[in-house]
Amino acid sequence: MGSSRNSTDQKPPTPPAATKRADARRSIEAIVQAAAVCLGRNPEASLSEIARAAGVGRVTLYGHFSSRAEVVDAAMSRALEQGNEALEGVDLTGDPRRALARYIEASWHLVDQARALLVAAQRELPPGRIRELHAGPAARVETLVARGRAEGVFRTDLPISWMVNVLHAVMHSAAEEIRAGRLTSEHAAGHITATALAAFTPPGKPVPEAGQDSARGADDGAP
Amino acid sequence: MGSSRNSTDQKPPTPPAATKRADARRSIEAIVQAAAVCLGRNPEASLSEIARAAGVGRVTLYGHFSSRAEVVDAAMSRALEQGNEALEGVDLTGDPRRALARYIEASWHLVDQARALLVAAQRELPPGRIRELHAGPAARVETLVARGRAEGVFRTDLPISWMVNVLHAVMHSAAEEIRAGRLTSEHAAGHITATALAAFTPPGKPVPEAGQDSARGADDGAP
DNA sequence: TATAACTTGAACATACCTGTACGACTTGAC
DNA sequence: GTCAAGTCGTACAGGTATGTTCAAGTTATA
Repeated sequence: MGSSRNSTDQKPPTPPAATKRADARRSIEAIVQAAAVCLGRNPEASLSEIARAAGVGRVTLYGHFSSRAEVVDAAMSRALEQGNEALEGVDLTGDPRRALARYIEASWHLVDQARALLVAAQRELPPGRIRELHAGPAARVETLVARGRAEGVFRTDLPISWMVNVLHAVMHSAAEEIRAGRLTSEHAAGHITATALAAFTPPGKPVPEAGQDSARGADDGAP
Repeated sequence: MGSSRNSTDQKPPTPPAATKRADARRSIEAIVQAAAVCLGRNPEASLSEIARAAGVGRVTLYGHFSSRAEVVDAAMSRALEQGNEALEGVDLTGDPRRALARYIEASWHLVDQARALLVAAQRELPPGRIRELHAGPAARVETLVARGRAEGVFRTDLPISWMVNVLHAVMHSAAEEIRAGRLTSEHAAGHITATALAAFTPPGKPVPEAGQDSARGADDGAP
């Protein structure tokens, strides 16, 4: 708990015990982490399974979370939060195509895990809550796509929401291919980038060649 | 039953009663159809739910299908069969880009429903059975993509399996957008086609303009 | 160290889904 | 019209998941 609504820290639904014991905090952490892993693998993992994976008793879990929905919410919030944190370090300025490549490189496997969790969330959480959690990460990509359109390097004949969705779909597709053994992790980012850049290219303009990434870049290595 | 292995019609797993009564056949038909709808909406729909949607009693369902897996198999087989049937009428000759557009136009919503069913099937059916059912439809697209590559209009720097998967992912994405209310059915095929054609364009070559479909085609309308 | 917070396994109540069995009723086919 | 085939509702058994309660044991913190 307290992972999402920690703005005022004034109305905890649990008894007035403001600060939990170190022991309890450790258990909660283990539970949330185990939930992310288990639900990522199987959206309908039971609470017993999650508790066992966390190394705590089932009763302990119920001592901290009053329902399954609360566990799912905590796991989802945490995953999104961590993902957002990691993504904030990515430089999205400069050529939108390069920026998109960097974004994909940094996020494709995060997006996959978040998506697996999302399947569980969609069955347990109210739709409003899901949109609320998803709003942050989505906004950054939307902004990037919009900038690419304004600069004329991304197509404008399709809605932004569609393009963002295509990007996510392609990322998800890569994760599926990996699970099926038809793709290796090293090639994933390259394939996703090549596909997305082509899909985003305005009609009539040439598809960009597979860039050598930042092999001889100016802002990456030492002088 | 008998919806999939109707080649020799010689070894029905059910008792020697070769022909069922009209009444029974009607029930079976209703159940399979209801199963396709319910499982398409929710992969873990219960048999009670399916029976209710079919307008029959739960016991009747068990009279025709001995297990849940059998119901899923029948629904999946039927959907694939119908889809394959519809797809066989599509002309995949000529310019691969035009052929792909025709294929998308005819199949995008079928692919979505089949995919929703597939989620249910993956939890209930042995993997071999799934590949067996999926082999037919997948082959046609693969062939088309391969031909496009050989003719130089589709890219060859990505694996065929990847490209086919991207196409399916984009189709699925469209279905999701429609469910979310961000896209209307009329625009779906156009968006999918525009996205896929761009994604398949070889690097360095220009992305095809959004063709006016077969507005002034040579092989479609009357002279 | 003393106390309250925390953890634990076992047990309980509830609910749902699966699959099966029974007796009574309706309907199709001959 | 007859009779088997099909259907129906109810009820049972076995399984699993969700929450809750309880009486004990353990551990952090003051």
